[in-house]
Amino acid sequence: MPKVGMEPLRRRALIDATISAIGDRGSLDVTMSEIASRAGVSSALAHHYFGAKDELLQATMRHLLAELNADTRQALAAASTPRQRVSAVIAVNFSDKQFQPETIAAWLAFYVEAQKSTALRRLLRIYARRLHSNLMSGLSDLLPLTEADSAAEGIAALIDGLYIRRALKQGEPDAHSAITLVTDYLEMKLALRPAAPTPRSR
Amino acid sequence: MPKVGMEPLRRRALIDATISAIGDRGSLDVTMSEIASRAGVSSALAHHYFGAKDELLQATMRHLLAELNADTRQALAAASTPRQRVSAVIAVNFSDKQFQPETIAAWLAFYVEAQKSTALRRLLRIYARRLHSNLMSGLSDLLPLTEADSAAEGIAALIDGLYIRRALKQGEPDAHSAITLVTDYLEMKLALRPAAPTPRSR
DNA sequence: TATTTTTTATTGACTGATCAATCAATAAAG
DNA sequence: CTTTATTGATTGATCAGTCAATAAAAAATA
Repeated sequence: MPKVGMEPLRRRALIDATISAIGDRGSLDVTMSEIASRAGVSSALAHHYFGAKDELLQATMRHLLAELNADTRQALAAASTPRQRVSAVIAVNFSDKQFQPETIAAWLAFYVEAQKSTALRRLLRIYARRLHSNLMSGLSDLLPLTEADSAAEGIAALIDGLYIRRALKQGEPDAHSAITLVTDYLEMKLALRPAAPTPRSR
Repeated sequence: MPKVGMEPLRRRALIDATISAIGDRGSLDVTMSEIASRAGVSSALAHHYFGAKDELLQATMRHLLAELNADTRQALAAASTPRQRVSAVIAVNFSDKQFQPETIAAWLAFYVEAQKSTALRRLLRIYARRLHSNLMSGLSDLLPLTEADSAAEGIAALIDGLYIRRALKQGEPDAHSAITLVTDYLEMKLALRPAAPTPRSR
C-alpha cells in the first residue's frame, strides 16, 4: 500500500483553484499567485509542479474536457434508444455539474485563449469533434446521414450559443429552458422526416 | 469651410487599429503601443485622445455595435414582407462585412471581457436586446407571440453559436452554410404553424 | 500684413505596478 | 543521505499611464 506523494493532490487542487479563479475573474487573466493562494500553496510550488502557466491552463482545460467526456459516457451508457442517446448528450451539457457560471466562464475564456495558443485550440477541436460524434451516435439511426450531420451541427451551435449567452446573464443559469430550446430543435428535425434512415443497416 | 481637426481622424484610425490588432492577436491582450503603432502614432497620443485603454476598448465596441446596427437598419428598410425582415436580420450577421475573422475575434474577445467590465457588459446587453427586437419585427407577424419569442431566442443562440464555432476554424468563414443552417431553423419554426398570428392586429 | 499669443497635435523618456519565472535555502520523508 | 516538498526573496520583462518639451496651426492683436 504505497502512500501517495503530494504531487497528484497538489495538481488537482491547483486545477480546481484555476477553475474557480477563472470563474470569479471571468477571464484567463488570473495570476499564478492568485491561483496558488486559492489552493493554499505558494506560487513557487505551482511553478514547481506545472513548469509554466500555459501548462497549468492546458491541464485545467484537459480536466474540464475529461469530466465532460466522463459524464457523457455515463449518460450514453444509460440510454437505450437512439433518441435517448441524443437527449442524453444534450442533457449532459446542461447538467448541474457542467452548466455552472464558473465552468461556463472557463470554457468561454478558453475559446478566446485558443486563438493564441495552438495547444488549447487543439483541445477545443477535440471537444468539437467529440460532441459531434456523440450526437451522431444517436442521430445516425434516426436520420439519413446528411440530415443527421446537419442536425448535429445545429445542435452543437445551439449549445455553444446558449453557453455564450448564458455568460452575459447574471443569477442562476436556467438549464431547463436551454434544454427545452435544443430539444425543440431536435424534435422539429425528427418530425420533418419520420422515415427510417438510409437503407436498413445491421 | 472649416478644416477639421485631427481628433476625429485619429480616433477613427485608433479604433480601426484596435479591431485589426484584436483580430490578429485574437484577444484583448493588445498593448496600447501595438495599437498606436498600427495607427501610425505614438502610444502617448492614444492616451491623449482616449484617456485610458478601457475607453478605447469601449469606443471600439460601440463602433462595432453601431456598424452592425446601421447595416441592419438598411437591410430592414429594403425588406417588404415580415418573412424578408427576418431573413434580412439573419443575413446581415453573416454578411461579408460582419462575418470576418477580425470582427468575429473582436466580438468573442468582448464577450469575455464583459465578465469583468460593467460598461462592456452593458453594451453587449444592448446588442442582445436589439437583435431580439429586430428579429421580432418580422417574427411577430408570422407567429403567435410566445412562439415568435422562442424562435427569436433560438435564432439568436444559433447566430452566437456559429460565431464562436467559426472562431475555432481557420481559413475563410463559410457564411453560406451558416445562413442555411439558421434559415433552416426558421423555416421549420414557420412550417409547424402556418396559421396566422394571434388576433389580427391593425 | 506682420507679430504675438493661444490652442492643438505630437512625442520620447520616465515611473510605478504587476507578474511569470528562477533559485537558493530549509525542512521533512524515505 | 538522497529524494520530495515547500517557500521567501529576487530578477527581468512588460505595460499603462504621466509629463514636460516641442512643433505647428489658428486666433488675436498691433
